[in-house]
Amino acid sequence: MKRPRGGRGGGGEQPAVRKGPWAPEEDEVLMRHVQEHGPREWSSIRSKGLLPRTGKSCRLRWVNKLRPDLKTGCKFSAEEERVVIDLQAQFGNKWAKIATYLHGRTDNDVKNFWSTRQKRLARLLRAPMPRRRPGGKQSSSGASSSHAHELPAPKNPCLDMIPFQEPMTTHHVGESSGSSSQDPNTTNHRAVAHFPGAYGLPPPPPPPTPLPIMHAGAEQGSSSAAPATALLLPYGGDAGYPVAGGVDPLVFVDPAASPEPLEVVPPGPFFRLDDDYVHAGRAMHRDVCGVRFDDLPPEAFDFFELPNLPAWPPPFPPPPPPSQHDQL
DNA sequence: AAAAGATGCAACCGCTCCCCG
DNA sequence: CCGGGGAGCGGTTGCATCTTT
Repeated sequence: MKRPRGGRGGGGEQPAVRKGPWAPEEDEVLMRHVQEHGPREWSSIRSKGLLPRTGKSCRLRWVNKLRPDLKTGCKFSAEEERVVIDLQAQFGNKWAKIATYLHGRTDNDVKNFWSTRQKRLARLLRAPMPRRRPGGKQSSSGASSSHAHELPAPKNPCLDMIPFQEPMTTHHVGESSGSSSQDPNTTNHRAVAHFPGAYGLPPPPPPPTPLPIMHAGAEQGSSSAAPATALLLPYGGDAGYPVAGGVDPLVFVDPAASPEPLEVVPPGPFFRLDDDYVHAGRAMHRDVCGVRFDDLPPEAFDFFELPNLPAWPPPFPPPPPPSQHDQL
């Protein structure tokens, strides 16, 4: 796989401590230690001379790579993405806390996912018209601010009608999609208003005070971002639509043309990664108008992010207790 | 086919928290 | 109550791989 890195590993002033990529033999030693002592006493690994690694490094390796219940090599599913987005809005950058809600994901995974998403967002906010080349992945040049205005006319009306047409608003299913003055209470709590269903919980009480409407750009502090429109309708929950497996598919509506849903993407299994679904979904949305969560312009998600709500306790239940694996 | 740019991810660092003596 | 050590967390870095031109 990856070669050992020269720049950072190899140690320096403390040659006794090894840094950088882990060798399979080191993993074996670490695994053995965990089997015997459990996932603790990390510092004793070095003090006993088992490995020339710091306790922190050992713990990190175990948590991020060696834990038996990890989903390794799998991208975040659409539902996992939503969980992260919802919980980030609620908890902030408490990655470890968020990760406890996602089985098989580590705080590092969540952190990396979010960081990637933020970078994408930052790029897209500088580039007013995200474009997707037919048959290709999201064009990296499409995100280039220096070329954004030179891009050709949209070829896919479904995708290109979504952003940057009107001032940003969000709508719920069950709300009037033609109304431009929506209730911020419900608008800003789309995520939590729907998500708890995945846990079988009643929706949280409404927040005590009206909340401001979220605008793209606020997150990045970018005042130069072009006005954007993306009406994301959670397709389920409030309106009584079926929400299979705790997932409400996304529906995109052209606010100017029709309140009718343009496309409904079937949800994936909750917390179950299915590469076939992922790839099929990707292939689909390039040829048709289907849109998968992963491929949405990130600013679309940001409409749903919550402002600080000090007086409103988190509606999420505490995560399930650590599994046997975690205790070992 | 090659170069350039974008993306994903593993791992380190510094700080904070918590427990124990 | 206080200090020290270990553990945990969030931020950041840098390389490998992938995608686009």
